[in-house]
Amino acid sequence: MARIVKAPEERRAEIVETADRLFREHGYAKCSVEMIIREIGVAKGTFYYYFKSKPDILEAIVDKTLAQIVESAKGIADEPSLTAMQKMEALLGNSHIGDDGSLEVAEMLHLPENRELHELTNIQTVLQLSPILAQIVEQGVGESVFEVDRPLETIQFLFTGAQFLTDGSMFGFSETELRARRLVMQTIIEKALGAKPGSFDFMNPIRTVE
Amino acid sequence: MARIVKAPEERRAEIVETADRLFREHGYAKCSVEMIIREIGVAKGTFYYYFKSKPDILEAIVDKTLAQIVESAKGIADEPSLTAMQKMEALLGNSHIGDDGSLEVAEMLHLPENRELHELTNIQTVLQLSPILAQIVEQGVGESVFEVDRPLETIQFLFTGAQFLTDGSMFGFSETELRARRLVMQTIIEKALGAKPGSFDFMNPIRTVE
Amino acid sequence: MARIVKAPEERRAEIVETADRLFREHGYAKCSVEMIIREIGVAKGTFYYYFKSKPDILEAIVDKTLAQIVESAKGIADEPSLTAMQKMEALLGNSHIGDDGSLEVAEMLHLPENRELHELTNIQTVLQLSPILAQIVEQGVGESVFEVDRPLETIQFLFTGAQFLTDGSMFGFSETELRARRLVMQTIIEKALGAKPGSFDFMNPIRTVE
Amino acid sequence: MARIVKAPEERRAEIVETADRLFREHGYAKCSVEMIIREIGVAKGTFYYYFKSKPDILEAIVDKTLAQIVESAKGIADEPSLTAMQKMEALLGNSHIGDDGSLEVAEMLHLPENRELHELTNIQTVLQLSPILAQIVEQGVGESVFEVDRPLETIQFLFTGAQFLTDGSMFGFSETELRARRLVMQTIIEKALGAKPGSFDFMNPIRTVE
DNA sequence: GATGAATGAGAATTCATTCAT
DNA sequence: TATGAATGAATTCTCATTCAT
Repeated sequence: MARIVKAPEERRAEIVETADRLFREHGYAKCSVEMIIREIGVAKGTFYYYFKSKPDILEAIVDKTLAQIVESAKGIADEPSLTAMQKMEALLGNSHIGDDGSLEVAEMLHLPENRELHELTNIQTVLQLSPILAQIVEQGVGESVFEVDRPLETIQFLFTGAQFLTDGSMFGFSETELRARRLVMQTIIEKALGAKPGSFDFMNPIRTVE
Repeated sequence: MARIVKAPEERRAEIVETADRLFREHGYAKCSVEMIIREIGVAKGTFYYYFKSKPDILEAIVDKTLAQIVESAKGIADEPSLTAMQKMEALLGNSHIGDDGSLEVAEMLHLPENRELHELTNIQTVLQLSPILAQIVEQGVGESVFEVDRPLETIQFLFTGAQFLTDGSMFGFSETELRARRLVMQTIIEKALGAKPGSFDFMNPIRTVE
Repeated sequence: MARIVKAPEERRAEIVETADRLFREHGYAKCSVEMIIREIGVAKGTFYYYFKSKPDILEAIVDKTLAQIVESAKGIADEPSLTAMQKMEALLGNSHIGDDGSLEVAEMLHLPENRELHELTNIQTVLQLSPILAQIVEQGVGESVFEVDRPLETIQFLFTGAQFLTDGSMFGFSETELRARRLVMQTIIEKALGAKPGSFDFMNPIRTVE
Repeated sequence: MARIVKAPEERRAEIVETADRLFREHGYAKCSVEMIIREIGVAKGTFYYYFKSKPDILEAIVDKTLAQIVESAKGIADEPSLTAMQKMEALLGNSHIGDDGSLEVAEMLHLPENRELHELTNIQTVLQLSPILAQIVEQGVGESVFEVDRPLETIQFLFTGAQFLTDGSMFGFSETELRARRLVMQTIIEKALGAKPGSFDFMNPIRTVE
């Protein structure tokens, strides 16, 4: 077959992205290395030139995804000019203001169809993201917009609970049902953080136009 | 080998139970049909006489487990002499009063090491159990001990969030950490349901004696 | 493909024998499991039903071969009515009297084309057979036909040296050359054991007819 | 990577030596081309620029090794001022007089952990070295220190037998056992060559000091 | 001369499933 | 009902070799 040489980082990224997509579509276990390389149009050896095993690329995907999310979250959390509520909105809102293609935290809630990747990413996300959010919550407590005893564990519970949106989406719930779930989530978050009702309205924007 | 004939239901149940246990121990994917039949001491053909495929027995296990849980939950929910709080305690407490070996709802939160089964059961549990609990919540609203707008979705969120205990346990958190998480969970539940602080104390019993 | 069921021992023996032959013909490394099963006409799974890995069957072959040889050698060594020289002749002669298809010790010198099997078998043969022969040598010392200080190590050296016939045969030496080598071997054996010249003539029978 | 240009012979020699060492350490089959080039810090293409295949370099190694040994052996054998016994001692003793890093014949008996190389070298050594030694034996016959009929085949047998030291060392025999084997070897050599007992004492030097 | 990304034919192994007995 | 030998497609991974740069 025609041999197409690419810059190593490019090729590597190409494989990671393709694997990422296929793992999300079909699941890690059901997606063979064969599928990945056929999709890209490279030889099997090429895959193993860049990754020493199948689990290895899973790790690479998780790392990549997490790095993006954590970085973007840290950027916001460390912004000195923003209030806690503004930071929350920036992180959890569906705003996509100045969308540059980077992953939003909120998108983690709409994720995948598969187990290994799903869980690995979710658990790691919870573990790595919760301290950042907890720090914002503490700021909010200082600003008297939140009232919580244990910010970290509270955030962790809420994060995990948020998965019920994702898990629910596996069953093909209707848009109406999903909207109801999103509203409830907002309410519980507000209550759990001791925030004023409606302060997290940005999570459920009123879409006047479709 | 000696051919041991058993009543079909007995044999079937034996296979389901063994598979259930092994799936929980090693995970569905890593547990081969071979392992199951060797454990029981039965031939491959026997397995396929009772179940037409491996996914087939997974379903059987989920069905069986859920049926037990749902039945026990329904029994409590339909008890006319109990208050909503009493029902909550009966379902979520670690009481084990009159322990007859049957699965408690609370145990669902301390579940397994594996994915397919874990998730399948959890999702189904959430879906099938949440209406029952929602009904109790509504009773509680009538009794003025709860105050919630959308009992069903709220329950579903809380159920999913409860998994952060399970997921956390996969990381070998310490007993102290787990206790902190349990306390936070209680607080959020109370806030989400609009219950009086401390009303779900039964979830975190004070263990005076070791 | 047509499914032909056989008695397990029969099938197992069939696989061992075929593998044995192919390993000797092409060498262990160059002989794939695929080759073996194609030769027999069974499925790959069948191979792995009987042997858990490729090294596993190598061991089975060595074991089988050695067991046969050691057994036949022990039978002769323990025969109380024979002199040491008669035992030597029985073991090392090319007599094939009453040939029953079983492996003769002498045949070990005409063995294989491959490494792993060759070496494994040879080393094991030397280790397991040398004590038996050493015991005969001691008997011979008692009967004043031999005179050696260290029967065991002497036997081991001679055994290893005998491989030069085998190794030589890898280069396709002529019959004349091989005969010369056999004669020299006889001489050295006699000298090493302190035996009378010509007492090991049975190793180089005069073939009047072809 | 930095491209380091070297004189062709130097580069070639570097590859041969590295491969030689790695083959001896890990075995020919288990040692990939990758390992070799990584060790040197050179690209794959470079390897294939100098050697057209993996078997090709094996041959190069054997050739190089043999050339060294044969040359050093010839040098001794052709020395007109030495007696046959002196030549034997020079070749087989552990003397290392004037050690210049070159391979001694005696070291061939203590050789490697691997098969392909081991056997190839040994067989070739036997074939190429035996005529040289045989010539010395003949000189010794003339000097009345040896008495043999067929020097060449005798030498070949003894060479092969000597491998039992090497093979034995694969089993981790103790120093005591190895010493016993070395003594026996000496005895057999003396007997086979018709030499006076003790004339090959140089093979088993008495080590008074540690 | 040198690089190293890319190739692809195999290799060993697994395991859900079938079927003759 | 039960057995267990037999199946074979699929999977992961290796590595000698090639070739565009």
